[in-house]
Amino acid sequence: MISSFALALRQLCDLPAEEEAKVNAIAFSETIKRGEYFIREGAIPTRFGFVVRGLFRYYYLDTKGTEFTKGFFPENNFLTSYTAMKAHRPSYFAIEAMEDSDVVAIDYHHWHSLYAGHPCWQRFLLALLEKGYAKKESRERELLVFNAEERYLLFREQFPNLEARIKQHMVASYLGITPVALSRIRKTLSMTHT
Amino acid sequence: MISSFALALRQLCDLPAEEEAKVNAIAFSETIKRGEYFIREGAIPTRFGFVVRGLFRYYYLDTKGTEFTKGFFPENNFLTSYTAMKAHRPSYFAIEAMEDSDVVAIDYHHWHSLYAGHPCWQRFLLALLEKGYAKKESRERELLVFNAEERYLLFREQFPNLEARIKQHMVASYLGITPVALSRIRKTLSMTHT
DNA sequence: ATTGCACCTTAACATAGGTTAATGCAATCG
DNA sequence: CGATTGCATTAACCTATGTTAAGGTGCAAT
Repeated sequence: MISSFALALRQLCDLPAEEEAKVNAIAFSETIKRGEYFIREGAIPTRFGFVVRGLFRYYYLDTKGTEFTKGFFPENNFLTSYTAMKAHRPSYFAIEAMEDSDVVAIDYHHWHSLYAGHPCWQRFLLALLEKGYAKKESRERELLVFNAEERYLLFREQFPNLEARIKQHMVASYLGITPVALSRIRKTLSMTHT
Repeated sequence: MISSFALALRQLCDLPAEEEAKVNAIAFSETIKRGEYFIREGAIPTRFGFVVRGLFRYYYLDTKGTEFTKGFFPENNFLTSYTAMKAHRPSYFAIEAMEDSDVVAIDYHHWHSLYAGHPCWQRFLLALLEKGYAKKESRERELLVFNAEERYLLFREQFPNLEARIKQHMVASYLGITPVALSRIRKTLSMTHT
């Protein structure tokens, strides 16, 4: 169970075997049931995680209580409310399990001493942030440039096979539309295409 | 002219005086006239910059040639198509001067040896990326959660006094609407509010 | 099999924002 | 000084998406 985590670490940047051993020593496994949270809205994050099995989403609520889904995180993704964790502030979004999931987690304090102990972890963090930044940049573009139907098609490209695992209203809230609108879009696509 | 740049560096992270001297030695000034580019769409970036005077925007075009403005960058902001520069790839967006502007620029190769020469530059880059990431995150939220009128009000909050310096169609393309729609929004605001 | 529930679809209507084109208005130029 | 140019506004109409509410549909519990 730790191994897919170790692989992901290596893919992001080279780590000395020694440091890899250290991170494995401080990492711990968690099981999170469908509907439960890795981080709740308003909580100060104490750890970050890595999805070994299952599926998560990040979401927040507006003032009227409407849900908005920032993103989906299936297997082999890191989970973190990074800005909040770094600043010791409450997370303004929640990280919710959409399926029964297994996570490898690392406590922030432990991470901190790891980070202070060897420069490779700074490189690691940089690589993670660069990836996250690129992801945000492309999502920003999607929301700015494309209409709902185009965003839906992009969603299906970017998360192949994921649609079957996600409730329709969560896909809709990721696209920034209502479930009704998504249903309509699906219909027009099935009529023109198939 | 270099000094506001040095200040901005220090605000991001602590730098040894030695390293600060080095960066000042490799930095060079550029003047960019209104309507000209710091980076063109499709060009491989060779440098990054810092706005000492003036105003820039990042924008891209969709397939129909419609402009979309990613963001505005007045004085005291860094300018870079970071992902493209790092990967030696063409930038998919352009950085255009909206006023006659002064920029302090640093060549990527010089930056690279600076970066390799002292760990403080990694911290610096990390701080810059973290800031950029937080900015992208909040823009993503704006586009997902708010309607055009709300986004317009947010724009005015986030860039106080900037509206007077920006053509209406550029504000509109930042908000993801047409100039006509922005004109309508302004009208309804002036009727209800004043 | 029957019921209940959660979810999706559909329909009817309302609204925000897009499109096109005409008008206004101020800065510049001859 | 009038003409030209470049924007911003306005109006009329159109389309995409929101809202509300009424069916479907399939699965789970009994």
